[in-house]
Amino acid sequence: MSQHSNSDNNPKTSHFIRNIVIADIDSGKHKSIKTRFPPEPNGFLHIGHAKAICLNFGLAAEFSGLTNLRFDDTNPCKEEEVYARAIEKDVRWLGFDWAELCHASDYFSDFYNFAVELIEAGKAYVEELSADEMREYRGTLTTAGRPSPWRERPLEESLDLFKRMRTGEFEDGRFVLRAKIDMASPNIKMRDPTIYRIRNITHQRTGDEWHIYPMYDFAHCISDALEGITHSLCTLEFEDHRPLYDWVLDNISIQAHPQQIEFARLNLDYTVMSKRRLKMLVDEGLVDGWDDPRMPTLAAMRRRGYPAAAIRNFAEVIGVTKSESIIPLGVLENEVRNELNATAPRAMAVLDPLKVVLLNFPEGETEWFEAARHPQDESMGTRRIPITREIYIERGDFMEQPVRKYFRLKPGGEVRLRNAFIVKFVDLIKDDNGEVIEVHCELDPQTRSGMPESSRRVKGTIHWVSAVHGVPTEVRLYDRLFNVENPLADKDRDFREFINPDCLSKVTAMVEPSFIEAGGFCQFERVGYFCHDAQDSTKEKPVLNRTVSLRDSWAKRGNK
RNA sequence: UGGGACGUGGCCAAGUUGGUUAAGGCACGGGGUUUUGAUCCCCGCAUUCGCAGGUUCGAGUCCUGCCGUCCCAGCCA
Repeated sequence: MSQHSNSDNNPKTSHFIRNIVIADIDSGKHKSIKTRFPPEPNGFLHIGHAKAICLNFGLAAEFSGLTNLRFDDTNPCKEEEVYARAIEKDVRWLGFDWAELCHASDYFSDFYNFAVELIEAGKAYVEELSADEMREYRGTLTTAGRPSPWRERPLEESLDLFKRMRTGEFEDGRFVLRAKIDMASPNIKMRDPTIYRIRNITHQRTGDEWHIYPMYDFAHCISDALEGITHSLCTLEFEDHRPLYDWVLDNISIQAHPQQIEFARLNLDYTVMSKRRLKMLVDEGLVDGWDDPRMPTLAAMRRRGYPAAAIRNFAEVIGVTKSESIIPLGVLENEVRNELNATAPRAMAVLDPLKVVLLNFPEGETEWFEAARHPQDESMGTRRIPITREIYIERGDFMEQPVRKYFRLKPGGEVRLRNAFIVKFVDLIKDDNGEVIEVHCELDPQTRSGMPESSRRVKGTIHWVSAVHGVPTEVRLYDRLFNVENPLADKDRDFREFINPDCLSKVTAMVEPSFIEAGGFCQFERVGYFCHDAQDSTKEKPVLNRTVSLRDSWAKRGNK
């Protein structure tokens, strides 16, 4: 009955890749499909990768196909095993399981053999030009390139050189292996692209076995073919690479030929979405690591309390197209609220405490109330909440000079204390600065929860915490990482200049004891969704993260 | 000035082989329920599909031209 997740119930709207898959199955081109998610292990996965993960794994699952997780580890200069482990964890957390865990490095000998094939067929040659010279020979966007003087090198010579490159005879950069395609092609990617380079460096998995490493365009298509991938999904910037993807597979002795299909990558406003830039934030200490809850990484979102189901739903709701767009962060937050509203048990906490004394409540006594954990889901049960003569309410829930339509506590007014009873304002105490430091109220005993008068209508209901039972707790409040929609829009300014100085603030909140004991996550009623910080929270010193605030149509009206 | 793509309401985005009343979500506005100003529930929200022509009984869907945006000159992926 209590399905604590509306996850993945969303009707799937069609998109062009799904349509291609359907057509391929209908036509008999494929009886089943196979996709792959191919990250380079050089950083943490972010929400943009989540779109690709959900697409690849989701689509395959939808058609009873398979998906491989493949580490694209062809550049040992940038890659590390710690990233690979983090990536595996993130994919699993998102709720997906791969058919095989692969590495491009598993295919190093295959790549090598196919490269030899190309050389023997006169379709690849060892280049001796320097990188600068190659650039010069390549031509420009509008002018054709010129053939390298080494382009017609006898193939025996290329073969010999290539073999010696492999064994480490030459220093980095001395030679490179190039595919012989068309130096005049209007597509620059086809102007004899480099397919192998020398790297005398230890590879994280193959050690010192190799001194040459294949380039993406050579390795990726072959990896796909070797694994029997049917649909190779990638982002738009690879559209120009597709002819090369197809060229390689057409010119080596391999039968399989996966179809590369490109879609638009995800962009979110008020953040950056490139591993390179996120790594800068981490390396420069601008955030506290890849899993800092302000980051758009999956590790950060997990830590912050975003449910995986919310991210999956988000990926579904934004669609898959070829048009580039920027999705408002609010769309993601909406999915998070959606999920959490259904799954989060309720509790109370006061983030900015103001003391209230209940004058007619006996001193030194504690009264306990039974409260539902979820207003719409009785199966979540109840909890016990203590109240005492002194309690805390939110400073914002009292106004000495209330604005129009202010339903909360005010002089002469009445308000309901959620799950308890109705109280009436009596008077207040100010400090020397005129700041209200204490409010005195009188409770109406007939309005206790469960009593006949309890359903008496009052305009406002506010949350509260017993001053003696409340647990002082560090709560971390997060705001958008950048204070401009697109931190990269201004070409003259560095994106780090736009970091929001208020993206993190810490307060000491008074928290209902039952939640501190329970751990996990919850909704603090009228405030937002919170979770214990997996990194820093301890029994002795709990630390909470605000996952996302509740919608607040009152604040939005600007009345406060 | 080369090549590759994209352009449907404020933001995403569906739109079968051209037939029409232009899905849905988010946002927004209005109303109802409510011991969370939350949730939930109604209702409203493009005579129009970047622009201009053309073909057609009929075009967002076909043709032509134009405009705008993005990507490509790593021995990165």
